[in-house]
Amino acid sequence: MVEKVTSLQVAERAGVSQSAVSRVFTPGASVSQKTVDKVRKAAAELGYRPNVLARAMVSGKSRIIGLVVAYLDNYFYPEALEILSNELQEKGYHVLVFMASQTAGNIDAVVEEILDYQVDGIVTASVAMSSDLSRTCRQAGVPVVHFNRFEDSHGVSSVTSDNFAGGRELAQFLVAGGHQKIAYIAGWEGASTQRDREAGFRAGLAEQGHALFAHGVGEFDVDHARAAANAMFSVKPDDRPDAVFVANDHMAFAVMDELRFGLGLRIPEDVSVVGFDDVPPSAWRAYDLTTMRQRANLMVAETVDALLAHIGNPREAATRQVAIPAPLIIRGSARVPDTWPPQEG
Amino acid sequence: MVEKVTSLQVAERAGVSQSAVSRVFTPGASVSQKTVDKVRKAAAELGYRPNVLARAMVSGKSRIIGLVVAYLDNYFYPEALEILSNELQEKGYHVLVFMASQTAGNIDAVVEEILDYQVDGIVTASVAMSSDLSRTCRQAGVPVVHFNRFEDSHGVSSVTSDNFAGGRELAQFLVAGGHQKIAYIAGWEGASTQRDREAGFRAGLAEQGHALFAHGVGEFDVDHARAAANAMFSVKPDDRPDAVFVANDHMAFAVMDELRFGLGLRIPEDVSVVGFDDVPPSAWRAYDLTTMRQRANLMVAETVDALLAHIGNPREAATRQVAIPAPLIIRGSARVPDTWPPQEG
DNA sequence: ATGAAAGCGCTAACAA
DNA sequence: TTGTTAGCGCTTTCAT
Repeated sequence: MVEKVTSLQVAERAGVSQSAVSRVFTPGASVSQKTVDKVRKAAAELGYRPNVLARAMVSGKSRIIGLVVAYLDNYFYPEALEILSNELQEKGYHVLVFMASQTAGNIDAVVEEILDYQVDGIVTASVAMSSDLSRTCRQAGVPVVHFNRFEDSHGVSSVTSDNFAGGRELAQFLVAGGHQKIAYIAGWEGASTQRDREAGFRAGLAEQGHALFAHGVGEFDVDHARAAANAMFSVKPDDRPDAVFVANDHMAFAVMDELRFGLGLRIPEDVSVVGFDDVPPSAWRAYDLTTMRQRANLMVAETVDALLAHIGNPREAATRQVAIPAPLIIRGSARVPDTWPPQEG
Repeated sequence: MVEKVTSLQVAERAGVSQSAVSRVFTPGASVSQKTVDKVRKAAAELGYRPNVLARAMVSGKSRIIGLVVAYLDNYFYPEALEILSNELQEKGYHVLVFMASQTAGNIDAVVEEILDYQVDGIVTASVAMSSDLSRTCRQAGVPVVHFNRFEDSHGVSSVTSDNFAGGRELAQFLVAGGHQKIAYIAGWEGASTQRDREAGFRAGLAEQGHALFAHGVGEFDVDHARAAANAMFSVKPDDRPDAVFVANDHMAFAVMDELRFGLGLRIPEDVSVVGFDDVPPSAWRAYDLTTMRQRANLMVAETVDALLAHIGNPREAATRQVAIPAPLIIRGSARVPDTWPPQEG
């Protein structure tokens, strides 16, 4: 196994000082073209590449972003991860992944581990951390941005869709579609996405003079969602909802399967189903799910932007709470109103 | 922003030497209980945690594993990533993610970047690297294991399912099911998974006195797969296959949708469909896909095992090529033989 | 523009 | 068991 090539060896071979080598590999440094040539040549011959860790030690910037993630089974997250990683790679950063097994205390432990790696920033996807921890991060000068979770508190930024507006629009859409018995299957109450979507949905119904006809809880979990759907629809026809908003697409698929194959209902003839996220399977024709699109690319762009703004000026940049509009994607799983969007007047 | 707490500060507060502090945080080191107590107390009061990067510099072990990934849209990979990350976390390692945009030359560039981070090992998921590069890795003493890709060459390990045996069993299953016109929709030829599955499938058919009735190419891409299915089945009924093996589930969903909704065929009455991977949506009732299960947990376990074996003894451990048996998961998308598995004699 | 020198925070001999 | 002493490979003053 070949010894590691250091800048010193390159320096010797190029007949310059070690710091000259460093300068050649430091973007804005002051070096003559002649030195650059000599060093680049020697480096190429030796197969030299700067040691990122050593650089990180002395410069204090690791160019590593820690990502805390809990559920990769909701296909919104792999999509976001791919975009995030690509986007950061373009800016010279890389993503160090930390899986947070749902446990609450666990998350804090995970974040501490992240800090040990001297990351330049942290992105948490769908997980909350204690306010203690976020203070620790702030004190360490490590910016944190919550992705897909709104957290009002402690100097952390957050990027979400406008979940309230999304829930509201879905309510309008279902009411405009002539539905009379509109139900909701909730996610996990600990998540701001769940709370905002439900609040928006209820508000939208109220505005139209409607109220929730039935309510179930799916906890963002497929099995819970299926059970909730079964309980909600295993009743005599008159008591059965004619439309249901499921808090995310991931659960909506399970609900649709249960309605069709478990209970023999037709979608949308017997019941309309709408979801939230617009993950790839929502467009698969077997589901063809009407849903609110979370624009992962925009959300990630805002996340990266917020992160880099803080990394640039540790103290300067204010934390921000971004809510990105989610467009309604109309497909075939819900009855479509005669006129949509609603006409003025 | 609070200054970073170093081991030296802890040492001063605890009234011991800096190396004593280091020892307290080094698992197998020789320290008295008294010292441990003093140091732990001081560390807690100061909020000290060892700097992983500094440790990496001097010890030469970063406890970072580089992961190169290309397609997160095939849901086999998020699943594998989650398991991999969890498993490594348990052993004190973490995953640094590198997205490889399909480009060939790109992969090599990505791997060089990885090396810059002084990773202790590299896992490539569904991507191949040049033999030059793998030599570089070997010389750098960084073990590489290909996940879900078999690469005979240059001292890298690989972990896959037994794709040949899997393809073969699928052929037996379809023939036993009484199918007469059996087709195949291929993945990307550059992938060993594609080649082995097809070879096994053809071998299995041949053993039963059958030959491939039709062949299309999906390139592991949803749009290609859909087009291939359309071309293959848009013919007069007699020329239409009565069964098709699609090289992975990801494509199989698109094929099923095209057959059902594009061409009005019934599955499995008009045509049986089988896939490979057993990703979560395969179990969704709308697809209910008969498929070979890639046991992600076992594959990951072998991957981690191979990796750590090499990290333990840089030169000692031989590279290994592991092929894990894939069980057939029988669901409803293909006609089931009267007797299965085939009886002796 | 360049080199010398001083560390970044830590581990690992080596003595004691 | 403990402290002392060297570095790990690099960036960054500070002179020149």
